Amino acid sequence: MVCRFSTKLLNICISSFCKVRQLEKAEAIIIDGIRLGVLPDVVTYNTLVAAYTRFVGIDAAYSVLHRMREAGINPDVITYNSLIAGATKHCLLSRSLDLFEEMLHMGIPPNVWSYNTLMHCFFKSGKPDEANRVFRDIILSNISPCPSTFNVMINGLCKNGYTANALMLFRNLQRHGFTPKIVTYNILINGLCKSGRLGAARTILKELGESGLMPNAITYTTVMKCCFRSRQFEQGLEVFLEMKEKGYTFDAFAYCTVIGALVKTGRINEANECMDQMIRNGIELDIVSYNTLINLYCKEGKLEAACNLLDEIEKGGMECDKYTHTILIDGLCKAGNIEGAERHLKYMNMMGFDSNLVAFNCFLDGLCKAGEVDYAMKLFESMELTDSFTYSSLVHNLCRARRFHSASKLLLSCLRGGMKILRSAQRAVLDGLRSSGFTREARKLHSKIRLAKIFHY
DNA sequence: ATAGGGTTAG
Repeated sequence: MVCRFSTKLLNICISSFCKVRQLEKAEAIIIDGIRLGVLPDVVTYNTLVAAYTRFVGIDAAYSVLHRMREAGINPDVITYNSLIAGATKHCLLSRSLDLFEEMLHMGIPPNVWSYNTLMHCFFKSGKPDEANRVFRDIILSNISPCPSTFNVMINGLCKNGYTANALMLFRNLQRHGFTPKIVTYNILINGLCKSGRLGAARTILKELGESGLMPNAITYTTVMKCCFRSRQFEQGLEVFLEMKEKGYTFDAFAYCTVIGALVKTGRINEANECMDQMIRNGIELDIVSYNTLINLYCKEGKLEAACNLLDEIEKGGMECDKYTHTILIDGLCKAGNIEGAERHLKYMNMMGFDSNLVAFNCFLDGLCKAGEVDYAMKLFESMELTDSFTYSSLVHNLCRARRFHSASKLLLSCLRGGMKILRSAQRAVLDGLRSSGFTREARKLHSKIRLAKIFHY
């Protein structure tokens, strides 16, 4: 009895240390406990697995699982759900599936949480059909769905382009005996907004107002972002003011949204003021905040400050992400430092950020602008992944170099790949061909573009 | 133990 109570205390201690990322201290307490005869139990290890998953990585968490087994404690459904969640967070679908399989193999029956997480993983990996199958299994089997099941589903449908289905499911929630929560509204408003259905987003926002639920900081940030997306800047800034009054600017999310919008519209001074405000208010800067700051430096032409900040971040032990590198590569290109951009592109690849399409697109455009169109075309041919940005940029730049036939060929291969291309890029090719006397080619190209449109839209 | 908001290019 005494021992059980002690283990409970031990677990409370460990949970507290894990919450503030002090994993070494948590481990030390376990050792102290064992010395005093207080043995860790399944809860102890589950707490550790969750913490390692969140702060270190899935492999570190998996090694806790081994230690757990060695200590003679059997993992349970919570252990596996944590691990599956960790794999999902890093978009490791096959890892999630393996863990699910392993759980079944161990004779541990999965619960709704396991299925919710698996569904989320399928959605995140761009496999909505598989996610739908899991959802159908939940509904048709004897596992009862929980409110999160519907939230995961509505979110996944939105993110995979099925906003109409998401809206339908939302409308049917009551029939399943569930009332939407603030999370549900946030998911839906965000999804509708990102897919350009602003009218529908506004309707849901109005319904949220009538529901009696309190909008939270996430709701506000979402709505603010919607304003910026639809170019209603002043309205967006008003939302930001309201957030500050309500005390909803306690983290970096709202600040980064506003600074990003200000930078994009060239309001650099205001962006700087906002950044200062965030720092003055003692908000802890995470990697996204640093990315926003590096972007601000780049747009101001302070490339040296941007590079130095990146070094500092890495020295400080925080991990830069693909955004950090891409922002800097674009900044270097725009400042005319192609060599520097290429060096950083190589560095980025060395750091394991390969196939970063946006970074390559920035570099391609930079090369062209620096007059290295041939080098850009060579690089383009070696790229395994391209998108409408790649083609629009190259076509534009080929036209600038008055290489209209190459531009025309590239434009057609883009359309053949079923990709969209900027209308202005199409115009540039057609106008270029006409003005240099190739009226027949221009007419032929025009009719091909029209046909492609009929089949793709 | 799972789900919702922020940063990049033409």
